[in-house]
Order: sequence, then structure tokens, then C-alpha cells
Amino acid sequence: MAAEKTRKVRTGVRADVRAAPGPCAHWDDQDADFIREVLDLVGDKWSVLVIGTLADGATRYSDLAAAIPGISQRMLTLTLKQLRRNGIVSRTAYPEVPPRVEYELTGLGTSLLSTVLALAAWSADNQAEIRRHQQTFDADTQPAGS
Amino acid sequence: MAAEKTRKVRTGVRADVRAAPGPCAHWDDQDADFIREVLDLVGDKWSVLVIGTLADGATRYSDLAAAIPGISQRMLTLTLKQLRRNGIVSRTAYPEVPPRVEYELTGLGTSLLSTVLALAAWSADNQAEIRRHQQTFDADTQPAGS
DNA sequence: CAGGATCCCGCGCGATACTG
DNA sequence: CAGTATCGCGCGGGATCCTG
Repeated sequence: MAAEKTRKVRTGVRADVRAAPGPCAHWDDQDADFIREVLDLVGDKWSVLVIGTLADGATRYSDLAAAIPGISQRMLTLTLKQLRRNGIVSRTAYPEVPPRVEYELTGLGTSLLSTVLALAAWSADNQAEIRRHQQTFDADTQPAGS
Repeated sequence: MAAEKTRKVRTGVRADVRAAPGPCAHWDDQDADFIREVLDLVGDKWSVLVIGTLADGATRYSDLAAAIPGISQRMLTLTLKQLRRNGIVSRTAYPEVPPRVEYELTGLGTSLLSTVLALAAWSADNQAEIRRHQQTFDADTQPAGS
């Protein structure tokens, strides 16, 4: 208990925009902060891809790298670290001669995946309408043609 | 509700795997592209705040700026433009002497808000557990101080 | 093979000033 | 009041090299 957790400056978005009234009626400021964290997690390009890949089962580091074409080592490592920090994935290292490390979705991670899939479902449901809006908007916005 | 339409996400993963390795079994590449768009929208810091604010009803540009403390004109305008492009919000300009413009959530926008609220609910539900993981992880990661 | 450390560039975004 | 145009920096993240 003596060990105090020294303030951990974690990845990005450390803007102190508190001091003003909450903009939204659906959640208060401190809730908003936490929701943002989850939103950042989900909004992150690589996180979702990693989670999606891990949905198929435990996967090794190198297999993850192979399965997610565009990702760099740096981002894979960073993403995995962040996901582990939030309890979304678990890491298991096998003490073998050629090191082997497997990552796997935790229960929490699976739960999160479900929620994300709900968002994906919404996307699919409304893709047509959104596309339609995009085209109309672009047509209106880009009057200068040929 | 216009759900239950093209819920092709998760409806049978095609066996014909293309040469380019798809990272995920839950959706194919082109789906992934679109899901990313929505994810980017939702993952965007300002979008959610704007949507949340608009949930209370039609709001003027300046009121939005006031309601969302940290936002700059640039980002507010940009965010609104993007939301309009996707059919999430609608814009109404009243031809008055002092110009007045109101933004409002569309049906699509309200629908999106619901989905986002689901995510917020998940956040709230699992906040405690996530925080717990964060602390454990940080404690493990920061063994030695100073 | 898993992943830390370093360098560096591109652009996202905030601040400011101007216009209808 | 409701935006647009421009500049500048901060840092997210890709490429590369190194270690256990």
C-alpha cells in the first residue's frame, strides 16, 4: 500500500480541457474521460485489426505481423502493449530455445470485440445510406468540374 | 429502424482466401475499409463531442463552440463538415441579418449516437476492471523508481 | 524470434488573421 | 456570426538497427 503509483503519462491525448461545463447531457466529465480512452482504443487503426485477428485464437507475434500487412514492428509492439495494459489481450511467453510468444484475447477483450462488432454491424447496415450522402455532398461541394 | 438489412458482417467467412492475407475473419477487406471510416469517425475526439452536444437538439455554430471548450474554429468547422458529408448531421442556414446557422442530428446521426452509447455503456460496465488491469500493468512495468 | 532504442519526416491540429 | 486561408510545431508512427 505504501507504493504509490507515480503518475503515468501514457499514450497521447493529455489535454486538460476541464474547467468548463460538460458539453453533453449523456455523460459527465469524468465519464467522458474514460469513454475517450475506450474510444481512442477502438478508434485506433491497429488496435481493431489486432483484436480482429486475435478473434481467431491465440496468435504469435510474428504471425500477427504477417496477418496485418501494413503494420510496423513498432506499432505492433506498442498496440499490443496498450491492449495488454487495458486487459484486452494476454501475453504468454514459452521459454523455448527459439522464443515463442502468444497473444490471446481475454474475456474482456472478447467482450469488447462484441461491442465493436455491433459498431461494424451498424456500419454495414448504413453503408449504403452513408455512401449516398457522401456522393451528394461531394457533388454539391465540387461544383467546378472538367 | 432500418436494421436487419445487409448484415453481411460475420455472415459466413468466404473460403476463397485471396492472395493478400486478410487480417481478420470477421470481415473482408472492402468491409474493413468502410468499418475503418466509421471507426475513424467515432474514434475522432471532436466528432463524439459534437454528436453528444447535438443530442440535446439543434444547436448554432457559436453555441457548439461554446459548449465544447477545447475546440478550435478550424476543428469545429472541419468536424461538422465531415459529419455532414456522412449524413450524420444536417445544416440549416437562416437568411437573417445576423447570420444564424443551426446544426442538428439526422436520423442516421441519432442512430449512430445509440451505437456509440452502447460503447459508452460497455465502458462504464468495465471501467473498474480496466482500471484494475492498468494499475497492475503499470506496477509491473515500473518496478524501479527514480 | 520477440521487441527495445533511435532517427526523422509528414501532417494533424491549434492559433491567428481575414471575409461575406 | 459563421465561416475560410495560412503558418508553424508537435508528435504519431514508419524505417532501420541492435539485443536477449
